[in-house]
Amino acid sequence: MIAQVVVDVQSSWLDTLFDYIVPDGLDVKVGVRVAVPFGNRRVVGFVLGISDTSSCPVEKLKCIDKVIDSQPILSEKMIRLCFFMKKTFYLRLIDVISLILPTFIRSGEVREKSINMVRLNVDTLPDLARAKKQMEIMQYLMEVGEAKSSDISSKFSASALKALIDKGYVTPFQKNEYRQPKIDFNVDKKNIVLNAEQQKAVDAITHSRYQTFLLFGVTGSGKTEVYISAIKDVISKGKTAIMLVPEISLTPQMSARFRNAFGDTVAILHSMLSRGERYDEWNRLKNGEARIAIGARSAIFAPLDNLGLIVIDEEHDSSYFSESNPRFHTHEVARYLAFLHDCPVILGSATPSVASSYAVKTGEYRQIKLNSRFNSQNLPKVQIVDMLSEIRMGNTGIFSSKFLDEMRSCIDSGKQAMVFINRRGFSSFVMCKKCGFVPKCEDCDVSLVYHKEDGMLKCHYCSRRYKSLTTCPKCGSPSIRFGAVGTERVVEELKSRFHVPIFRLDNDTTTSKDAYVKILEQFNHTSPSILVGTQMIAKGHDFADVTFVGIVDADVSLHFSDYRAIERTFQLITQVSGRAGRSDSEGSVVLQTYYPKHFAYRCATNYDYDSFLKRELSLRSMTHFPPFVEIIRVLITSEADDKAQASTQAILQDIKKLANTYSSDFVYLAGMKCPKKRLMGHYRYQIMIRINEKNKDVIIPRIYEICDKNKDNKVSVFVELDPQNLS
DNA sequence: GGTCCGGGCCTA
DNA sequence: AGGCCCGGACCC
Repeated sequence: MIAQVVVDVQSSWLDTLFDYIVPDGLDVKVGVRVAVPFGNRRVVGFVLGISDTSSCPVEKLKCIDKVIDSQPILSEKMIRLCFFMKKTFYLRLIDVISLILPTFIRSGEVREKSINMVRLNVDTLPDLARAKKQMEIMQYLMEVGEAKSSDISSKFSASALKALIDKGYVTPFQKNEYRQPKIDFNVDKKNIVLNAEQQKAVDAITHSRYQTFLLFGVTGSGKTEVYISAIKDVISKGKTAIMLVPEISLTPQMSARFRNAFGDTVAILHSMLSRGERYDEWNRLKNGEARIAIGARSAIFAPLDNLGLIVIDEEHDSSYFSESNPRFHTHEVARYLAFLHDCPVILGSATPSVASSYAVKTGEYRQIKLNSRFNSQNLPKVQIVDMLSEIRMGNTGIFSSKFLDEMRSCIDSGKQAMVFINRRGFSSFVMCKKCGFVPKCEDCDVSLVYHKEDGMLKCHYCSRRYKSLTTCPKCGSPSIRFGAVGTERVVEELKSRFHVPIFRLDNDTTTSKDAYVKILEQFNHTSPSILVGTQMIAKGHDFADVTFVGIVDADVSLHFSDYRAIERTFQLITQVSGRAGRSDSEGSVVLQTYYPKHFAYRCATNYDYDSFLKRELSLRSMTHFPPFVEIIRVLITSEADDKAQASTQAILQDIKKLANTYSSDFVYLAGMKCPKKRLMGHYRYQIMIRINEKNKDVIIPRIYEICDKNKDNKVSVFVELDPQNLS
């Protein structure tokens, strides 16, 4: 018998199945780990297939040394998913497997936390009349069956227990204890009552087989109740479910809500869990104790059999696109998994991605709309301020007078304000006023961001830090100009004007384990107060006392060199504005921009998704951008500039030939330096391709072949479908 | 990625 | 002849 094995050799470019002979007596199943000789080493491998024959010459075949798992750790469906991801996203099998299996499975670092238990070893109690304590212990064990040794010791007596064990009446044994993540949050346990709309949604979903639903409902329309009811139905049918949320939304509130609804059936997979906790939650899913997995992107790989539903909440969120290392699209993975299990997928959002809404139009997805707002609050009124006219009126500060007025009346009435600026640090760059010198990162070719708080210039790409400048290193001039404002600067300017507590929420203030939740809680308990933050403040938290939301520079995301810039801006502005709508008193939003007439702002401020979609789709269709074409980016990086260039040229030439054969399908093809020419010491080149949807299933595999053919061990080649970040 | 192998070149 | 460094091939 021959086993087909993927060897676990880190970042190896050999991405093939190796055949090994299964010696008699070894119980090798598909999906188990094995130890195999590889070259002159011994490595771990994953058995992905078993067959009778091998295409490899017999004399080369070696034997499997040892079987590591008695039961498969990769199910048949997971293995199919591995091949799907390899094929679809141009990934190596070993990278996909590393993604699916948590690190602790591969490294074997974390063990179960075992506890010492005892139980009776006899059916009838012996008469130990003179040992009263010992009798008590045995009677207790008779009642409860088994107990922790430590409990017995503290309740009765440690020495009596030891005596019983010595006499053989009581047996000690070990049991695994799961570390369940603690959730310190109380939510009222109320039964969910669905309105007609929600009930209709749940019915459609629970009666469906493989199908993707786009659940479109504004904030407060009760999407979560739909998720919970649909999951309840799935669980009652004996199946399992996965629910994905953006990492940032997985707050204690959210977890508590699901724990309340489902108790121990829920496993929560969160990046903030300790290794041990994550290991235990994973195992509870694997052995069937937990049947619902909730977590961020990677929870899609939860080890669940018999899936009945996959939910992707806030489906438009960019965190569902993995941008580095193994790049993949969570939606595609979810849909393939759902296909394998013949179950539905729910994509939920108040501002669906253009791609998903378009898929509804083409009939690929089915849309369900939730129109009514639960507690029918008024949506906050949004005022757009033209910052150019502010300058014309002599206000060169970062806040308009409207902004300050609204903030003042909010603070004076004892309420809370949120201020959104999607840029961290103090200023996006610093520049010498005299000679124009702008300090850049030595590794990354990007200007450094000034962080006043710790007096540093930081590279936001590689996190390298430089000492802040007092004089220009080029001309010695002491006068320095600041670039676009970031969170630090906004906090500083607000402090001089409003004497209330101000909290800052961005990457720099949330580095520690639970700083994020802590800051939000502090803010929640302080009125009046101000919360300044990046897009971190945009998601899902309901603060009843927030009556004012200020958007300092709405245009930040509009300037990203990405065709989704407008879409992202629309989504962000809609989300951020919504934060002012949770209070009983009327909320107000001030949006500062240099493009007051931009349709993204007009549609966002009128909560008019349909108009936005219409405008954006016609724009994309005219300019040949997704969803009307497929963008493919080949990224070529190397520490050696000449090698990177040579590979880029070789690949480009081959793709040009391909483009000749499929000339009507290629809309765009060009090779160039990346906007960030060097990152972390690697020179970067890219080939940008846009092709029609029609023949993409033929062309994309050909592009993968071309990249394979031109591989060089000093050069890394990545292919990204619909790249999110073109840096 | 690790390891082995062989070629090129230096040194005595 | 022996040693040592480097680049390339190979890994069931």
